[in-house]
Parts: sequence; C-alpha cells; structure tokens
Amino acid sequence: MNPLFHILFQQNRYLVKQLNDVLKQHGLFSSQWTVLFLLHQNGPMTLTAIWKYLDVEAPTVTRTVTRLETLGWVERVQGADKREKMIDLTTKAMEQFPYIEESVVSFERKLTENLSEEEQALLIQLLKKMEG
Amino acid sequence: MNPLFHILFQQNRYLVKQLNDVLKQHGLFSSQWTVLFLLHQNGPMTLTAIWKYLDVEAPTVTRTVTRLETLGWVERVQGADKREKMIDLTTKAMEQFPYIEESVVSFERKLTENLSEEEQALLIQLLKKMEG
DNA sequence: GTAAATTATTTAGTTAGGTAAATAAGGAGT
DNA sequence: ACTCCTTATTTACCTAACTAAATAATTTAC
Repeated sequence: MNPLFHILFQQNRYLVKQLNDVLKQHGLFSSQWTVLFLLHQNGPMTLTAIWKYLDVEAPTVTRTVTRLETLGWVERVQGADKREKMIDLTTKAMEQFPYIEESVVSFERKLTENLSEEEQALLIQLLKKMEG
Repeated sequence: MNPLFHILFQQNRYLVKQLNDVLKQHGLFSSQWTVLFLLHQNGPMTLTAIWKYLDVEAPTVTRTVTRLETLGWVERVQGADKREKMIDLTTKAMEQFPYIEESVVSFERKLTENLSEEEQALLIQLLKKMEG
C-alpha cells in the first residue's frame, strides 16, 4: 500500500477543516466560498458553467447555490434560454468579498509559508502528474 | 488566490472517485476499505484507536464501522473495559482481503506510474510541509 | 464510599461529494 | 408540426467528513 494516498487524503481533510474554521467568522463554508470566488472572478455564470469549471457534479452545485441564495449571497436570474439560470452575486456579497478574500489569502499564506515559490510550483506539477 | 489549494482539492476528489470506482466491484467504499486495511494490518482495535490513527472524528468511524458490520465485514466484540468495543475482521473479510488489496494496489500503481520513486517521496515531503 | 471528572461510544444534525432518475425547455429530422 | 434526442436543472438518496451533546462505564478526589 502506497502511503502517498493516505497522506494526501489526510492533508486534504486537514486543510478543508482549517479553511472552514477561517470562513466561520464570515458565516461561510469552504465550498460556498469557492463558488463566490468563481462568480466574483467571472461575473454571472450558469449552473452548468460553474460545475464544469469546478469539476464537480451538477447536484452538488445546485445545493451549494441554493444555500448561498437563502443566505443572501447570490441570486438566480432567468437566462436567455428558459432552461438555464444565471447565478449572480448580490450587493451584500460584493461588499463583503474583499474582507473574506483577505482572510482566505492570509490563511493560504500561513499554510504555504514553509514552501518556497519553487516548491509550490513543484507540488502543483507533481499533483497534476497523478492522473489515470 | 493560491492555485495550489484548488488543485489539491480537485485532485483529492478525483482520486477518491476513482478509488470508489475500483472498490465498487467488491461492494466497498473508500473509507470502508481504509478501516478494513487498518484492521488487517493491526489486528482487532477499539473504535478510539481507529479514529486516532486515521485522524478523523469518532462519529465518522462509528458510522463506517456500523455499515461494515451490517455488510458482514467486521464485528464488534465487548472489550476488557466495558465501555470499549474491539472491532475485528470477520472470516469473510479475511478471505476477501487479498483480492481487494490486489485491486487497490493495481489502482495505486496505475496512478503513480508517471511519478518516479524520488518524485513520490518528494510529493509526500512537500505535502507534509503544509501545516499551520 | 460517594460525587465529580474523564473516557468510549453513540445520536442528531450540518456541509459536501457522489449516482440515478425526473422535469422542463430547446433543437433536429422527417 | 410532431416525434425524438439533447441539454439544464432539480429531486431523492447514498457515503463521508464535521460539531455538539447524550449515554454509559471507569477513575479520581475528597
């Protein structure tokens, strides 16, 4: 048994847990933040565009967006095609975004401070090489 | 925003998904396999020993063990201390284990074949360096 | 020796991922 | 124009992680 997988899964759990802890003060969870970040970067997106970009399944995004909607972070707007719905950030989300981003960036910096730029690039490269 | 986290989370999802697909033929899910593997390596363990080793919370292991029990892979046996229960592999689990392990090892080999021994060691080392 | 603290496990409820299948709208072929 | 296929989203239900709190047994303190 290759210890690599065990460590990777464990480190992933640890990082998500830490990130959730940071986001708690903003009333958010990690996956909700991921969607907010994407919408802030790209502007309004359809649900399909979101799940294809994030490489998760559609029902996962449906649930996260629904939760974000009831919490007042995003709104669903009818798209040109009547089947699709554009997901858009609310004013609250636009206003709060910089503060949340600052927390996240600070968190990321703390966790990567033991790694040089080269090591980070190498880590990304090695992770990407692990494909079937 | 550091792309490292995005890639790490995405790669983690991908790997779990692939592993679940391999384990499907044996009627198992990834976390169930993790517990079976640990018990096979260590012999009977208490629930506390399992969650401390795997670094997950106790309720997570309770649920996985309960599922494994109803599926006939493990059994709970009263421990010396009446509070604790020893979790032990059933005969079915001992018999099936080699075949499942072979599937998993083959899966791991396929996913790491693009990485040399040195690269794997380096990847592990870099992952471990990412701590708060 | 009993009250209080600790330890082991479980229960209840949340987010987050997955699959399978339903629904609704759009497009294509004839 | 109607049938058939595809696309966008949702619903229902599973595993898997988490926290908070309940229960039961054991230790510790006095």
